[in-house]
Amino acid sequence: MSELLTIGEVARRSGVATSALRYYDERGLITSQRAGSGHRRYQRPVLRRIAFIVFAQRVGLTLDDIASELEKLPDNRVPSRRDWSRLSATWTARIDARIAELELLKSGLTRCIGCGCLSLDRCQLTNPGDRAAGLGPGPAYWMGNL
Amino acid sequence: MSELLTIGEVARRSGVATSALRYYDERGLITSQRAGSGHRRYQRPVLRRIAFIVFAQRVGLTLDDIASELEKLPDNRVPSRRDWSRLSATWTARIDARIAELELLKSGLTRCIGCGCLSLDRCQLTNPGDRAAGLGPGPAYWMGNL
DNA sequence: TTATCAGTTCAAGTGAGCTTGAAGTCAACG
DNA sequence: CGTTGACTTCAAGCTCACTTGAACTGATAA
Repeated sequence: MSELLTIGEVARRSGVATSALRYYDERGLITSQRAGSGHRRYQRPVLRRIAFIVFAQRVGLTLDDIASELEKLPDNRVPSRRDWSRLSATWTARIDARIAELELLKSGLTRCIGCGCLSLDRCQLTNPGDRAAGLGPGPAYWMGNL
Repeated sequence: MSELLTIGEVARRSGVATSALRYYDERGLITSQRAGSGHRRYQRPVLRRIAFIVFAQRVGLTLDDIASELEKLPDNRVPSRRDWSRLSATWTARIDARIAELELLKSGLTRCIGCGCLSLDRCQLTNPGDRAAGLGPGPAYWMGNL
């Protein structure tokens, strides 16, 4: 068994489809070498990288966000346990922030919608979140604009 | 000032674009009457409904999910405070579930990625979530398939 | 030798949740 | 009377994160 993994092996081990892996490759989220045949060959640490990508997506980040996170890893060597630990540390903070937002949402749900006491345009619940930050498509920011 | 709101008024009060409101209307998430001119006219309680839609989206639900939630409201009369309370109650449970998932993710991040002790294919962190449930596109379920 | 399999590229398609543009209607203002 | 502004419909476009399909290569197995 070789040191390098084929895309199929990586797909089986990570549960991520080969098409998605090629897409990540193309977007620069993961890197590969090429075998003589032109086939991609991956180093084993790519698995940890993919794990990180999947986790981060479940937390709600876009691939662009994830890419800039991954850039914090050293690129001159295989990331060490320490490198990952550092990254993960800032991550627990992000997750906590998202949890806090959900808590706020929960209380807002109760106060503003559930109880009936407030009309929408008087609601003062602030929006500390991603949705308002990324002002793109989608129902825009909430509250505080009237 | 009339009892009924124009789409522009609703947009200003809710912070949701008129195009989005028409889209919600088309999808049946909100209902409107028509003025003689053919213009949409909304009853004031639509604001609360829109509030609910935006909240639910921030919690992470699709418009389809939200539509079926909204169907639980009585359609023969304007929803009362009690009706909204009932809906909100099941919602705090949903939010708590999502929070629990994030907590799990956090611990998984630390255990599986941060600490370096595990290789991906041996990780036993289960996936109790939406991502695995909706087996559609996207990085599929994680763990437990090897 | 032929078939199968795992891989390759590139272009196009998908679904969610809208936005944008074109062309038109209607009421009010000056 | 013209024009502004708010609205209408319908069709097409957009972003994200992929997936799918077509056409191809190269290595191995029968």
